[in-house]
Amino acid sequence: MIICEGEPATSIFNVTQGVVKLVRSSSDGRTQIVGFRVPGEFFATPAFERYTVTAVAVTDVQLCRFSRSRLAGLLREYPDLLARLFEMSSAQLLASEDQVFLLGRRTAREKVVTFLLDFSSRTLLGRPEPQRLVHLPMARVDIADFLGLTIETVSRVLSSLVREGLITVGISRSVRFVDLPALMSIAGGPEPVIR
Amino acid sequence: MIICEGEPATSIFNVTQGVVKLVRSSSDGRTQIVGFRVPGEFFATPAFERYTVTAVAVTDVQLCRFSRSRLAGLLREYPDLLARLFEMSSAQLLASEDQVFLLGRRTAREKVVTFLLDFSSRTLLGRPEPQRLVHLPMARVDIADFLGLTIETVSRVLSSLVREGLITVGISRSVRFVDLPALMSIAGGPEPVIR
DNA sequence: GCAGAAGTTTGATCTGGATCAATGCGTGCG
DNA sequence: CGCACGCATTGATCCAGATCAAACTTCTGC
Repeated sequence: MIICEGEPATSIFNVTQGVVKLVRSSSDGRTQIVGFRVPGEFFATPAFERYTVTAVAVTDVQLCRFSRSRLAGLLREYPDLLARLFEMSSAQLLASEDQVFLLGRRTAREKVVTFLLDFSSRTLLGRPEPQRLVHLPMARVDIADFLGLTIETVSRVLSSLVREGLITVGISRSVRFVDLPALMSIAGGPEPVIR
Repeated sequence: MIICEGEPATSIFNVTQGVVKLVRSSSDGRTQIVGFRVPGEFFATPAFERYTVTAVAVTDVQLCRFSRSRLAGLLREYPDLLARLFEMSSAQLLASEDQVFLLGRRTAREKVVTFLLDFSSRTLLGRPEPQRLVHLPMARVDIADFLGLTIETVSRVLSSLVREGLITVGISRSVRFVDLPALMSIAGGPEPVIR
């Protein structure tokens, strides 16, 4: 655990290696992952006095930590930095709104496929063309907690995708996209009805 | 309709009167409301080239519109304005993450009660103490689209809350909170189990 | 290499909320 | 006034995904 929801916010973090999950949980134990952060992304926005999420390392991670006082100094020194922060935070808002749509209006199958494609494109920034092999560093329970599903449902969806020949799953949580167009069509939602 | 998702983003808006809903929809007609904006709140973040949501007036509205070029000028003139924008956008990210938790991990009843309490406290900024009467300007279908439910489920939950004496619903979409502690306990989630 | 634990898959059954189908009920309009 | 149209409620039934319950597989430490 890197930071904990509700604690006084003293730092902001940039991920340089590994993957971090951002978690909300309620007192009765239900947990929801509100986002993953991969290298190049930051978390723990400096806009609030206290952390609004709990951050937990999914893999071994390397983080770049700025104390808020140091950040304040940097912001005075480099005014453009704030614009950059604003931009990144807006991108996070956009991603969060995508997740709202995903959670509110899509089926389990659509959720899982969308997650696979999104995560693969996010972690392979160096390589431009759609990658066919993605490594999922997180456990099924994390995927389930991100998608608002149970681990059983995630597992069943993945099995059915394998059965239908759309993906193959290898050892150590790797997934290969076999029929990328079909997957993208699932992620994009059912074909629009003519109207 | 005020702005439309995908169109070139030329302005940002501040609500001064009325309520605006921010909508995402897919080609097959499923729609999800990602937020409501009440007086004092802004929408259409200037961080992207194109609008990322569709904004629709829920009631008659009065808006303050800034063209992006004018905003750029203002930002040069008043550097603190960017900090203010960043702060508001961070607050919207926080709200969006709350909605993610709500959609992913809460029951229909919890969703509806949370919505009622949240909306009432947002629209009554002038009055500090918890208000007992809230006016919901939006139709059932908007509440359903915000909470990831159907109108029937929203209606049934409201009816059951009335039957149990927790609220009363008046004419023209007004709701009175009869048993506020009970409602807050539902919104806060089931009592934590001892562990 | 083996034992145990942790994580994953698969199966059977249940259920919360969706869907389908009327029925009510204000509100504006001819 | 009445009637029609858009919303809202209520009822009956269905089903996607949850829950409960085993296996099974993969890692880990010794």
